[in-house]
This record gives sequence, structure tokens and C-alpha cells, in this order.
Amino acid sequence: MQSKWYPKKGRVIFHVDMNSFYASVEAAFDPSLKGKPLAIAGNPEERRGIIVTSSYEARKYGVKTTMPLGEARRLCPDLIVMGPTFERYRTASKEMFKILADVTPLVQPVSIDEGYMDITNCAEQGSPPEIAERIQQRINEELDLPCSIGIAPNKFLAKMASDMKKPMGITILRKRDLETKLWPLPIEEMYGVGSKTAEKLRKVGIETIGDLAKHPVLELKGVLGINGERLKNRANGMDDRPVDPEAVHEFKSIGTSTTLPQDTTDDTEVQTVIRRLSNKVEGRMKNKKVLARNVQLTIRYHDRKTVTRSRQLQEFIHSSEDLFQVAMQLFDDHWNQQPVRLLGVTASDLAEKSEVSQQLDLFNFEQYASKEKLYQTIDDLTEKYGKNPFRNLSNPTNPQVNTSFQKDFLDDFKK
DNA sequence: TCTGGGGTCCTAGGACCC
DNA sequence: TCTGGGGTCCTAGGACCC
Repeated sequence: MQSKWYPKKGRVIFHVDMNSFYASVEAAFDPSLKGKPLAIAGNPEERRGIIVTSSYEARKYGVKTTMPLGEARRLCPDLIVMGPTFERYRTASKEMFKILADVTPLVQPVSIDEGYMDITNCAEQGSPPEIAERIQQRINEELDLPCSIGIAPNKFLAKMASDMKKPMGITILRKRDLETKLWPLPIEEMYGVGSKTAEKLRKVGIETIGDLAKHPVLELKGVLGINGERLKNRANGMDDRPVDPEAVHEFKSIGTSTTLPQDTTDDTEVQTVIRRLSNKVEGRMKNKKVLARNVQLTIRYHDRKTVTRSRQLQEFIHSSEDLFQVAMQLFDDHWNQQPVRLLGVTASDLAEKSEVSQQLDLFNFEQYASKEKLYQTIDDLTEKYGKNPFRNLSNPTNPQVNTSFQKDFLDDFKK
């Protein structure tokens, strides 16, 4: 049934994109906001007041994301401005992804309001447009939220397709539609091409996605490096990235930053802020049950010049005190005495707590053997493996490197 | 009206090891 | 006396996205 819709080879990918998500959630929560120009702003009173999302009614006035609040109010005097309520958005997001998961487990969330689905093997549920329509209707009826869905043979095209009809659109983008639907678009509308890349491409005469698709790959590589080739492939509809439901769990860093109420050179104030940021990062690390082995400090100066300084640590840390100590050290070592506008603390090189503690247990060599025995065994295993897995470590009784190779090594060591 | 806060990926150079 | 090439780790910055 419906077999004409499903290609014999190749995939069917959805990109589901919530329309002006934060504003739509607020309007679902308080229906009196429906049909009115509404904007969610960072912090309505302070200088970090920029537009995060706006309703379609507000967009008619020219209100756009990242626009300073003052300008938005000038363009649209009746604009209703609210601060964000992230709990609401997280709840709505979870409900939305539950609806997607009813269709297939192959769902990859990419942000709070969008995700990919691989419905290649969902033929018994209907044709792709039928499935898309059901998803869209359920999200609209059960959550009172609008979304757009792109249907295509891969992620890139599905992403471009979901952008083509908003709000509440369903767009199919097949390979054979590239020339008419994708190629006429200006180059900066391509996902992965921002202002810098667009500027470089225009300099070599590329104005549209079609121009990029036909451009000699060697020149693209010269201008953009390896990314030039990848973008050209995408423009030609080639993208074999899989939909990976696990990717969402494999986060790489946890960070927080804040723009200060006023620029400051006051050491005590800096210390207070870095302490607060460290506490926040600690809290989020605890929730996710991870430890970190790298701490990064971000300093933005008055002129918006931003520097990052990081330190790789000997051991995994989790406490806000440890985060604070490293971040403060980085600040003291690198601050150029100029007024500071923004500070940020980020933990990276993360590992799951359970894995690390298990590893620490395994690495507690004293419980296995004497020191002589330890070194003898390391020698034996070095010979066996051709190299000592602990060669990068100064103290073999306190190793931290986490590789499968070393796990094998440990299995042998325990015998 | 002056530009938030959360991330990811890529590049490039230097240190160090074999 | 002068000196290769490959690989990994670490650091910093840039581009991009939502």
C-alpha cells in the first residue's frame, strides 16, 4: 500500500519545525494573546533586551529575531513584550516530541523546537504527506501549536523544505525539484551559509544556490576549504547524514554566560559573577550526571571583542568550587584590565559520572597487586600492545585517559 | 537601536612522541 | 651537522545555528 510514495532505494526524511515557538507557546497558554503582535525578549528592562521570537503579527511590522527591543517597539508601538518562561517551552517541546515518537523511534531532536525523523520504514502508516498531515494536526489540536514539515530524501533538503512554507506548511522537496525549488534561492538562504560565507561566495560570482551547485569544486575549496565541497554537495541535494536518535544525549559542553548590568573593572564583582556562573554550571552538570575535565572562561570587553581561555585538567571535576577556582585563575591570568561586558563559564570534555567512578575504581591499582607487580604487568602489556597505553601519563597509578584501548588493557591487568 | 544566551563544528599552530 | 613524517593533544578563534 502506498508503495508509489516510498522510493525503492533511498530514504524519506522529515524536518519538523515549530513556527515562532516561544510566542506560539505563550499564545497557547494565554489565548487572549492570539492574533496580537507578541515578542519574547531576553530581559525586557535591561540592556540584554533583544527579540528572541516574535509572532507572525509582529513580523508584519518588521520585528525580527535579535533586533534590539527599543527598535522593535518603534516599529510596532502595540507590541506586547514578554520575558521567556523556559519551563513552559520545555514542557511543550517534550509533548511535541512524544507525538513524533508515536510515528517512529527514529527521531532526532536538534533544538527545543525542531527535529528530524526517518520514516523510510513507515509505509504501513500511510504516504509521507498523510503522515506529515497527521503529525501537524495532532500538534495543532493537542498542543495548540503550529508547525511546518519538510519532506525530502535527506536532512539538508528536509530542512530547506520546512522553511519554504510557514506557518503550518507541508513541503515536499524531491531531487527532481531542485532546479525549480531550491536553486533559485539566494545563497544566504542556504542552511550552513551565514553572512561571512555568503560574502565570500558572492565575491566569486555566486548569487544563488544554483550557482553554488554548478561552481567548480576546486575554486570552492580554495575559498572555503573542505566546507566548500560539502556545501556544493548539499546544493546538489547530496547529504547522507543519518537521523541519529542518540545524538541528543551526546552533548559536548555545558556553559552559561551573562551580560553584566554595566561594564566593570571591579575584581570583587567579577568574582561574584564567576561564582554565580559556576554554581549554575554545577547545577546543570548534576542534573545530567556528568563530570568535566576542561573549563573555559569567556570574557567580552566593552568593544565586544571576545576572548576565550581554557584549561585542560588532570582530573574530572564537578563541584562549583573547582569550576570557580579554575575560571578565576583563567581570569587573573588573562584579563587585560579593560572594562568587562560579559562573562561566561563553560565545562567541556565531559564524561558520565558512572563511567568515571567505575574507571577510578578500576584504576585503583593497589587493590590488585603490589607496585612491583604493577610495573611488571605494564611492561608485559606494553609489549603485547606494542605501546604503553599510559605513556602520556606522568603517574601510572593515577591515569585519566578514557579509551577502549585502555579498557582492554585494564581487563588484562585484572587477570 | 546598538546587538542575548545556548550550543556545535572546523581550522590552525605548537608541543610532544615515535 | 643537520634533520623527516605521522599522530595526538592542547589551545584559541571563527563561523554558524536556534
